[in-house]
Amino acid sequence: MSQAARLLAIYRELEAMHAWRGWHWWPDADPFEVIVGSILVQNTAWSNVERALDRLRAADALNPNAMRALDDAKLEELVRPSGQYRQKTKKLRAFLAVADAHGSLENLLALDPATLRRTLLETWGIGEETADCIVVYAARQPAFAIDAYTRRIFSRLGLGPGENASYGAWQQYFVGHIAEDRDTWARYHALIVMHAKHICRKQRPLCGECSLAPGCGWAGTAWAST
DNA sequence: ACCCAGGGTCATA
DNA sequence: TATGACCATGGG
Repeated sequence: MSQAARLLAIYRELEAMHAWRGWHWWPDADPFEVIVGSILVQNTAWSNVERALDRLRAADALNPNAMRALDDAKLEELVRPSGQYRQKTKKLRAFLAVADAHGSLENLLALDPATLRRTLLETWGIGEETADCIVVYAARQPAFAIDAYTRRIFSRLGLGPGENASYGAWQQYFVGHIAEDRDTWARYHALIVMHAKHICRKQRPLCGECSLAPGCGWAGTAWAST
């Protein structure tokens, strides 16, 4: 099977297995909430991010104007459960400043994807993964986000350019084998994360529930190494 | 009492 | 280019 066919088969399998598990992602979420979430989740468990988002929502601070109006101490307090709260407060401020510089969040997100990505990368606190997440989930433009789970899972399957290859190399691997389509790219990354959160954590060298390990109820041809 | 989480920045060589 | 320290809370 070609690389492209294999990647597509894995996608189909993930899609099937998570159809009944339920979709836990942001496809219809508010863009600003997606952006805040993608900054807060940096090297952090999503459960902690949810606490921070709940507190921001309760304080009516999940929109650019309200968040900008908060002083640092208040914003830090709301964001604290997500960890690294001083850093993340600074990152949120940096993002708000960029949105401001473009007139509004809507204007910023309306930039063409390449310009948006470049602009985001120039923003303090936003790196490649966060930028791609914002492009695909907030601006809803094509971008394939690569995260630690993607590297781990596909490396274990014997696919991809190697676990510690560069971000760009991993991104090229997927982009080169999967036709450009915003929804497909968006869903693929989301499915990888949803799958990995359940079964492919660092401390579990073998996946406990898929065909990488014995006794998997989710076995399918796409996961087989041959 | 560890280890880890849907990264990113900065200093150093 | 590539490694390492640092950020920091909450769950396993």
